[in-house]
Amino acid sequence: MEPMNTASASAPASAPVDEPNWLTDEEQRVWRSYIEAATLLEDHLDRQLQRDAGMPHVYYGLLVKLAESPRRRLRMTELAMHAKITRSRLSHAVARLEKNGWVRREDCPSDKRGQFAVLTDQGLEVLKQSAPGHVAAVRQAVFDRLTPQQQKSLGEIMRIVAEGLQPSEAGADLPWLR
Amino acid sequence: MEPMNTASASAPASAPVDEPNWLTDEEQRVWRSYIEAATLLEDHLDRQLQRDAGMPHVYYGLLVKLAESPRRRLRMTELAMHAKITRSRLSHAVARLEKNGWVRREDCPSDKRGQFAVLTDQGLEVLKQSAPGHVAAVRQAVFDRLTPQQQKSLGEIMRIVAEGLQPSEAGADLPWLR
DNA sequence: GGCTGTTAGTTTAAATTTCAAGGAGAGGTC
DNA sequence: GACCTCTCCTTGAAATTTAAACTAACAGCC
Repeated sequence: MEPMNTASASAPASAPVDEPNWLTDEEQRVWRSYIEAATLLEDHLDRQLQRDAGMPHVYYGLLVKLAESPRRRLRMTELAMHAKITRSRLSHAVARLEKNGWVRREDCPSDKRGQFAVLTDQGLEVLKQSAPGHVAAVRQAVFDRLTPQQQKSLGEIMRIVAEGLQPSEAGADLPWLR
Repeated sequence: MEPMNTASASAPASAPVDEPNWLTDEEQRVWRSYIEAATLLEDHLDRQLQRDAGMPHVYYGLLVKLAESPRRRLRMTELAMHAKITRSRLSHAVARLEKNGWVRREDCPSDKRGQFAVLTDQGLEVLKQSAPGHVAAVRQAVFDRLTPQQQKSLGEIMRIVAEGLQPSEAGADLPWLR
């Protein structure tokens, strides 16, 4: 979100010393569209998955990451990095998934501090059953509405934004190291 | 997120009757970029605003909406619709903002069930002070990294997605009516 | 007026996320 | 070994969000 539209200082070249770089009207429209779409989309997917799979979107994403990994397992920190969430959040999430029987924890032999999160057979089963519905929801909400060119653009744009926010970036914060 | 990449059925024309329409590899890449960027971005902005303004991004957005409205006020339901959140969530949020003194509630004269959320002078002040920093964060994370053409594309794409998820859509759910 | 169904908004409890702190092992250095 | 620092992960409490009642008021109808 941006500041209110009032007192919109537009010409960047004429701005005094410390006048903030307000978004232009067009930039504001873009930004608001983004916020609205992102909010509605996350809400939509959360609800779809909560209904059909009994878990929020983020948790589903964790199961997917595990399913794709070598022995259906990943170190906690790795999983957190892949999913772009803090380790604290992951700890809680895995605790819940463990209680559901979708995930199991295993000690790391080489590093006694380490823990593996392992996708159980039951977890894989839940994933198999809920995946088609989820994919359909994503298609219906996003891909079905965009031209191939727009899909490509979206990919490029979001890749750029994501890269800019990676913890490796200078000055960026490191969510999973806190 | 999508299902695991294994057993990727690609050709849509050759699929049997009920084979789910899995995302292609390219679609998956696009989708994952989107999820990563959206996650990192929301996290980044939340943290920035929590630090500099003492509230999460959504709450900041509420203040902005109010500041732009005629008498710095909006009916609860209207505000919820603008912000794309449920009325329940808004109730909680306004309660907190009220406790901070940023927002005040007022009865609606014409409808005794109704409530206005009103931005206080103090709330406006907080907004003024935190807006420049927030805009800078948005610029640095998004606009500074995209070409004008990409910015335009992003706007179009997100507008389409948002429209598809509006409650007016057939079959869409109506968050603020629950 | 009384009845019925809907709307506006709140409230409670449960689930999830954040925040700050802490425990324990790893990896040095001396 | 003692010590220091960093890493891995967890924990508990506070904040926020969700889900499901719930109250009060409107609105139409008889």
